[in-house]
Amino acid sequence: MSTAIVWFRRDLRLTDQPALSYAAQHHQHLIALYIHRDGEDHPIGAASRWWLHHSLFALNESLIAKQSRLIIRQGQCLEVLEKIIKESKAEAVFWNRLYEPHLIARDSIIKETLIQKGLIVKSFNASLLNEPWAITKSDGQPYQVFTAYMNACLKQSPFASKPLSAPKQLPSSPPIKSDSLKKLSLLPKIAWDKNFYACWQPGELGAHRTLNDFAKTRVSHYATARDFPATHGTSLLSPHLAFGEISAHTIHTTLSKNSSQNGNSSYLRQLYWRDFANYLLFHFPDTKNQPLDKRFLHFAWRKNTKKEFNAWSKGQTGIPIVDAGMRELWSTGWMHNRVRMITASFLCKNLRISWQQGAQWFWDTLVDADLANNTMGWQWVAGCGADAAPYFRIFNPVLQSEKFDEGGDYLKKWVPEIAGLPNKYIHAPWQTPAEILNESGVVLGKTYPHPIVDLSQSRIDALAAFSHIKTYK
DNA sequence: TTTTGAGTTGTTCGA
DNA sequence: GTCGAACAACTCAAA
Repeated sequence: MSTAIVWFRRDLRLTDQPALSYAAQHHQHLIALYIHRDGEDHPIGAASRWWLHHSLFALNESLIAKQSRLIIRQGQCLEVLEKIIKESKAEAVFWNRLYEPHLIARDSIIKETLIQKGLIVKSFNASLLNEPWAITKSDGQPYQVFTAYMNACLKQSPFASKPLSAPKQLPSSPPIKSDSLKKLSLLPKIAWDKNFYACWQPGELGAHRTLNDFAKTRVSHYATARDFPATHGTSLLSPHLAFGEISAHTIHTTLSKNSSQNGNSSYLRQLYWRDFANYLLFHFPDTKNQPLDKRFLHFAWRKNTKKEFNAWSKGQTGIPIVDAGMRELWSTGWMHNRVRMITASFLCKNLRISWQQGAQWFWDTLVDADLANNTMGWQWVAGCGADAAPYFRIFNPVLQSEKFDEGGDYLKKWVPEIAGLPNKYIHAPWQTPAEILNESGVVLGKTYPHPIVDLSQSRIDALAAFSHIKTYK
């Protein structure tokens, strides 16, 4: 009676889970394993730990419903696998692939070691529409421009088959020990997560509910509604995707069924952006820490910026749209995409604080933190990324706020201390006439901060700093 | 092989 | 208020 281990990582689901389906088809016993490893390269952030706790709980419930269960262990991955193989006499290990360079390196060693010991080891693609090595230019080099990359993807026939259904039954689980979920200490000691519960339903069920709701009610308006942070216009699928509670393939298939809806192509384009982020990190592994455009190694990021960074991260910059976004992030573990660009641009360009510091903060506070997406997004904003954003493209937060939150609804929700200001002034309180400030109960410097930086002067300074690095090769 | 032009989630300025 | 131009740089596909 053969036993297989399915090593769950960022694929915490039963539907369209190729490693699990393969094991269920070919083996009589199944060990559904999750290995928690603190102190690993790029450990997940605090908000992601919250999500992980609940997602693992949900996964275990789903497994129990199919007469299986989740085995949780802690430690170095290869050691844990070898220990469990010994305990259970397992003959095979299956998993779905991850694409971060350091994880590819780790998994390759594990695969090689286990095969040498006579194990059957198989890995699968469960995450991307196209794996990074499948798409290259005619000269064999990787793409560095998104549109060209996506066009190349669209020329390939994307999927040979439909997404896999969840196995109807799962093979029984051998009697081996599991650590308790609680023992992983993933939940915060102080209750900064109290708002998270109302916002999110981690787990596969929540992922499918979110997708169905999006497909039914929101995707048709997605192309335009997605830009307005006060409206519920985005998919909200990002954390579910980050933990693999639903596959991109499933989302793609569900949305493509109603191809008449004009928001589809716009959303599917975002799925390709996600693929592209993984693609870039795979082909340019040092971009995790270093700018893709090496001229930016010489960029004059400002020094001694601790105070300003703190103001940014806590939503106390005095620029309402920036503060609203940073507070939404802190409160819910998520920030609207449009506002991510605005807050990031403000940090990199107006404050001239390095994108790496911003990326680190997002990494720690986002429930959807994903190394590839986070890296690409921040490099894009900083202007050093693959998409070669012109360096003079500097977001004006006031203009963006007026354009995308015209009624100030998003600002009033997250920055209530200025909610009394008329719409005309709410985007830039410092430009408000004194008597109107008075009437609105706003005292700059007391009830709401003065702007920590002059927007137009800092724009000029940023342009000068960018202009300086042009000469480097 | 070389050249041309599209693309690129923006802002400012001046007519 | 609205509109086009200017602000540069680089990748990549098509001619």
